[in-house]
Amino acid sequence: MVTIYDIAKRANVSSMTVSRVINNSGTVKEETRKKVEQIIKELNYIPNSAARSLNIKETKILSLIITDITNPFFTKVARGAEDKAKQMGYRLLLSNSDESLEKESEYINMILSSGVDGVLIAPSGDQSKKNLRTLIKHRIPFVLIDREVDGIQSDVVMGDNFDGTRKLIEHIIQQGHRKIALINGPSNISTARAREKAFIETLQLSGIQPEENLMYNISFKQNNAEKIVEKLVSLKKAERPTAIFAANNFIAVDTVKALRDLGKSVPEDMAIVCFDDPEPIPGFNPFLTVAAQPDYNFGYLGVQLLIERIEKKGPQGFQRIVLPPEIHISKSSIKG
Amino acid sequence: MVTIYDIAKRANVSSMTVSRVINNSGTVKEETRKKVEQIIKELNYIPNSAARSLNIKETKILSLIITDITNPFFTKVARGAEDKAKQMGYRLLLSNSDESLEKESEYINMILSSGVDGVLIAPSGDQSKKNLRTLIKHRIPFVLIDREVDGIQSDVVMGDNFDGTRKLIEHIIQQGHRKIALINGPSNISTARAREKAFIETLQLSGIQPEENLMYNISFKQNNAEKIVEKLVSLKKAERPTAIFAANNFIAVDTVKALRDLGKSVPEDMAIVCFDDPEPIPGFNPFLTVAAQPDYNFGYLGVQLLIERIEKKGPQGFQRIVLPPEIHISKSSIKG
DNA sequence: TATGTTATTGTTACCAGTAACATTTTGAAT
DNA sequence: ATTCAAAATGTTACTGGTAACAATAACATA
Repeated sequence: MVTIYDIAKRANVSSMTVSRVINNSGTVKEETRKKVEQIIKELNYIPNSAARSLNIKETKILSLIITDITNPFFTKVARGAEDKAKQMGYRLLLSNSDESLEKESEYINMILSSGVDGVLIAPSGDQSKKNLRTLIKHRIPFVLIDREVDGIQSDVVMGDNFDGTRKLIEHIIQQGHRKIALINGPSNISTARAREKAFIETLQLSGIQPEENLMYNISFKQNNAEKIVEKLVSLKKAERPTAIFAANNFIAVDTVKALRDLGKSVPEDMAIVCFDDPEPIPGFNPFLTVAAQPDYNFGYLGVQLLIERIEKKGPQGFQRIVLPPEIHISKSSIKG
Repeated sequence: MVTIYDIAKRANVSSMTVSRVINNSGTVKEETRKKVEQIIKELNYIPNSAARSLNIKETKILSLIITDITNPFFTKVARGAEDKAKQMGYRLLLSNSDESLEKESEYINMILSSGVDGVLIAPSGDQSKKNLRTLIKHRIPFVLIDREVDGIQSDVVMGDNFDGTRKLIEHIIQQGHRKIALINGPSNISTARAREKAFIETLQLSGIQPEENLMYNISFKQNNAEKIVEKLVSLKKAERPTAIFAANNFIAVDTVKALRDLGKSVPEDMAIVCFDDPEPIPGFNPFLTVAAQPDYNFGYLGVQLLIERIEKKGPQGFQRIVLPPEIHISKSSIKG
């Protein structure tokens, strides 16, 4: 391996001069700089980042912890994060927590020992407080995306869950629905709580009494909303919902699949609206009425805040960026 | 920052003993091990990976270079890669080349200086040879996924492009189509070449003469197949194709969008089949007839080969894993 | 008790850079 | 020619670990 010393020897200078050339620091005579650069090229010298990191205590690596890179929502978050990171000269380590605190904890441990400069994380839930505390203890800057955590002060980039939900529910009500079910994520996740709150309040504002037996919590993951859908469908006509608000894209997809398996069609037998678009490519074969979030910007702005914090630029206090969703109305909620 | 020396001092041992405890190497008396472990916990000691890497010359970090994490195909490749990497104690750095040689080169440079142990790459095309040569020169192991590169010897995990194409085209012919167009990716990408070859040969086997003016090359990226679709649609009835084979998911989506914009419906006016599913969630709202590849396994097996090579386990020679696609027949190619 | 072997622990040098300070060179001003 | 500040370069010590070898301890055997 070619080192700074090999370069130094050939150029008849000290290693420090080479270091100065590489880092564009200190003062170096134009002539020596040329010579050193020339030799660096000749020998195909590549600086050793481990040695550099050991000295200056920075790796230019960020960690991105999301629940699943397979979810189109997080896919775009990741893309936004990566684009910004690259632009700023950072690299991104990818982690999938699968909504699991245990996996998240494992990644946090890996993060501690791999010495990243900062962490962009969509926490698995309020229990993540423990993991975030660990980051704080080890002085690793982090930015939350999509989800807040009770009792944790930090920068956040998130969506306006209340607004998106309100608009979706208003739309559904406008379509004539009165019995509306909610299949929500776990209530230890801030987005689920906000969506539930908005769901209830919007119904009430329209004079509809929210009903306990039409509100359920399951995982945000791709899994089975089946049982709940079955339960809803098997209710007596008078109690049966005519519309379902699925709290995220995966739940919505599961719900639609389950309804079809039960021989029900969407939106004729049941209207569906949801948060987050399950489609990776907007405008192709649209089906679901969704509150589409500016996912790319979650990642992009998240990394921006993170780097500002790492490099101690930007404001001292924590920033909280709330981005509004866009409502895309489509077949799943419009009859005919 | 707590170091190995802080631990050593408190435990009244040398730093080497601490190092042995941490790495489970050499011999350490049970009693001392206990004591050291205890103190490590007390002081929240985290090994410094930069220092370690500097010594042993490994980072346990792999680089994944794909063209776009937003493409559901690569999304699943990434997920498979990450899962296997985690399982083997490695981390994954994410890079999006956007099918661009320049971006790819930038990433290759970042890779060289960030000292990853290996690279899993879907090359942007045959010109990537230059970048791969750079990796070889610097002795960085790599594995190709999805695409081969002329003149580069390496491990590869790829799909059976010939077989998938043949089945798609046979299906289309069986549906009664005789005039079939191909909107392909760039011919400097191995998958595009293989798909074209299979396209032509399958037609010929069915006694259909492939026509130059029904075969086009564009980018595999999300962009505009519009112009080509317009051209195809505006052909005289006798020369107009009744079906289009789109060489990947993004091209297919663009094609469908363009057709709809032109007031044509799929499959009534034009049947469509393509390689790679554009849907992130199989079975939801299926529309396109596709040759779906085992994308997750591209990543999973790719990382496996890569780690085998890095750790010098497994066979000496290069491995070439070819995975068969699955044909999913759906609305876009079936009338009625 | 002496001796050889194995288990356990320590010492030293080094990995490839950089910070901080020291020294030398340079060129203009006196 | 002398002086001095600024520019250019060098020296040394250190970053936090690990490899290789050295030294000591422990124990059974002769």
